[in-house]
Amino acid sequence: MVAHELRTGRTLRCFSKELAGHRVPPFNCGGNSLVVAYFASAEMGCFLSLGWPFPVHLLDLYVEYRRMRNGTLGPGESTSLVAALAWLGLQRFIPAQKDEMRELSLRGGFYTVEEQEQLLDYCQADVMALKPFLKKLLPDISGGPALLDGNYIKAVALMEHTGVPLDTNLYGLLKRHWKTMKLKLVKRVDKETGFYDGFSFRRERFSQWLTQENISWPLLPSGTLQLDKEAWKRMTKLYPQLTQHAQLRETLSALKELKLPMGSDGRNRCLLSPFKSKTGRNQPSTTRFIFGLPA
DNA sequence: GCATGTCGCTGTATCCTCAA
DNA sequence: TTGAGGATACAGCGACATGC
Repeated sequence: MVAHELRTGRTLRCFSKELAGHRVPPFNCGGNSLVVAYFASAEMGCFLSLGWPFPVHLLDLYVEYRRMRNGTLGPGESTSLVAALAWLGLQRFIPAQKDEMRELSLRGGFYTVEEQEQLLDYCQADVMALKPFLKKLLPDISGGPALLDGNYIKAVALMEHTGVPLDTNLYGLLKRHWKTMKLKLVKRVDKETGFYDGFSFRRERFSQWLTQENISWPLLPSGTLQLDKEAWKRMTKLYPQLTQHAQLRETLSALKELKLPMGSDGRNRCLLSPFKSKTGRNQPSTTRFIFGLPA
């Protein structure tokens, strides 16, 4: 962790072992100070892991930048610190070795003294970049709402830290038998038609069956069968005997692979991505968050 | 009227099927 | 085995429904 105190100019650098020795943050987080960070839910998650109390006042520059760019973000445009610095014309503060250092931090495990220093330098570059960032954004930041946003980020960090408890036995059972269940379903529906080879829908077999049944199926401009949801919806109205097959396709599509991240305590945790949507909502991944899965 | 949840549409990335 | 074409997965978002 690296922290920089604007008032005194003091910079604090601590690696994980040293941090574990502190019962409270080694810098002022009381009512007469303001803690500034970018995507602060990560920092607040660190506070929670260390058993530290949250700072009284928190300003998340990510939230303020996100607010500033709302409606002007291009398709696929990132809101990372690097992208934000670039957009604000602060390119000279972007750390040069970012990707390499990110890989090193994600590697985990044992770090040599030299690697520890490199990682702290990397963190420090990010922290120091927040100084001009804050200066640039300050005229557009309204104190009251920004501090409320900071409070919300603390709540998000708490939710991310707590996670959602899962029935681990049931989840394990489902995960183990997921493919078998799907295969049984295919076999039951496809018993008499034989369109499937395992999970694969064979268009040729389906085409032969259509000829046999004298059914005229919609074609794409290329001449191949149109097999999207819309075509199936239309055709099952005309040929109700295909309803079960249409439902099977939908069910197989909904029963995608289970890949919920789960901690050793049986809890599902993932980034809740606060303020990611245009309307300010959270937008967690639909595949990694339990409540994002299909009902 | 507001907050929240659900559904469906759109664009992009990725996967799957099939023919060469 | 590989590349092309098509389908599906996923994210993002707004419209609409529902409950308070």
